[in-house]
Amino acid sequence: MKEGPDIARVAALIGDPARANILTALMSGKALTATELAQEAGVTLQTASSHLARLDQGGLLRPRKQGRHKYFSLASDEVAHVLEALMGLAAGSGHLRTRTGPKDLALRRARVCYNHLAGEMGIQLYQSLMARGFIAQYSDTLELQPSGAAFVRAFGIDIDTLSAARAPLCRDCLDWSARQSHLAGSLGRAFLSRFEQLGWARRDGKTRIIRFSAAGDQAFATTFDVPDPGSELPHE
Amino acid sequence: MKEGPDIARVAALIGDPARANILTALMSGKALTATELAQEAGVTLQTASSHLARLDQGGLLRPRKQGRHKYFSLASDEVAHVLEALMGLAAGSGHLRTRTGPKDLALRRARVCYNHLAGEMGIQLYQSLMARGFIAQYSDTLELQPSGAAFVRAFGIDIDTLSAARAPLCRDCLDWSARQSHLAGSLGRAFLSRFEQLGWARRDGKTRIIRFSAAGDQAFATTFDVPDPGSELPHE
DNA sequence: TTCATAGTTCGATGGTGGCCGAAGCATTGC
DNA sequence: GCAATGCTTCGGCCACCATCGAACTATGAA
Repeated sequence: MKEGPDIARVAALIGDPARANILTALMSGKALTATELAQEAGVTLQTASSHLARLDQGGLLRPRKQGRHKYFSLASDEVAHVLEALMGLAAGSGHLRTRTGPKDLALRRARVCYNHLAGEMGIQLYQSLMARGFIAQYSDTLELQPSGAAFVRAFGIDIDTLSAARAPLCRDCLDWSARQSHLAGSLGRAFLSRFEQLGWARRDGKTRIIRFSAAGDQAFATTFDVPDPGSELPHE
Repeated sequence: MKEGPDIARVAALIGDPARANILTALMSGKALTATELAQEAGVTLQTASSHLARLDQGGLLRPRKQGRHKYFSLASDEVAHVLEALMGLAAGSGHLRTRTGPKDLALRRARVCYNHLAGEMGIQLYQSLMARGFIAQYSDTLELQPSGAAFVRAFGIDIDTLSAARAPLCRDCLDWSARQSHLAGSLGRAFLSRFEQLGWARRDGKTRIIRFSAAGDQAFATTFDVPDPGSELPHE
């Protein structure tokens, strides 16, 4: 009679227009805030908050609190797979609404975010450290590996002083232009000040733009090279 | 805001418990009458009739009138695929409706999924064909290779009749219990009926369980051997 | 500190839809 | 013709839930 998992529960979650809009918007793979998702769904923030709580409880979303923002993304590839299959059934082509972030190109490239480097270059820094195994993610926290500590020391950052501080050494911070993770925490701050110290970059006085010199840009590119992730097998 | 594939409409159709029960019952591949489905869903005939009309209008069912009976079956493999995917999600979020029992074990071992073989044995069939190069995945579609066609013919399946049909020959279907692909499509159906024809297996009348005889199980194991499971990367 | 913004919670309202009893067709059998 | 069976439609009842205004909390900025 009643065999297998409760598909009605999950389907009912997706079955509301507002929630379906939210999930569809998240199919882009980018993390979006509650306010943005409310706009996407065409409902007020209160209503969206309720929907987001339900979707979260249903295991379809993965929320990340960041300051006073709360970013949501799909919980897994499996969720995206179900949504795509449903779109196929609905016999239409998924039309994705893309929302552009900051207009300023320089802001997208490199800017300061709570005293650490954000933007494309921040993401590159993060991904470079991650791809080389210098930092690793355990469940919910980011940890600096021994090899990473050596690298950081060699780069001229006094890691021991940082470790003594109360604030977490590593944190990942969601970028608001590209919506990908970059390095935050005291280590992130240390990297930025080291860049300034080395003369690679300087902060713009009035805006949040970080301007790299030509030499600094070059040095950054070689130091934080991101190895080609071509060997990774695309799942599905 | 209402543009694009209306996944909410489809999901809402599946999202009702009674309708979900109806669809789940039809996953067996057998066509069932309105009265039988009403029993299956645990509602009165009037209510079921309303549900069936909505499911039909939503394109999820294919009704066939026969005398004073009305038989329903799933509209397509795609519907079955969506349902299986939803089961995977629901099972993953740890919301199983049934406690694991002996019947559940048999279901995980071998069951029917819209007329093709699912469960561990279905996965084995799929992986065996895949590992030996009989079928291959191109971008989004599954294709039967020439060597595979020869194998299928030797196994006693009339491949040419199948190819003539408009429905896709091969399709992969995500298993909700093991979360791996198994073979669907008309070829998947042909394999299952061939198994029955050979006396290897027979379907349970009331459930979705497929019962293999001892000899059939043996023959299946040797015919669809999966070469060298050792070198495969431990996936998660 | 005070103000502004992001998000949550609460309460009230209204609409949608699931449900079933009863009546209405339709097909088969006598 | 009449009766029986399978299914559909109609009408009303009722529960659920999506929605939003307003109040509240939390974090960041001046």
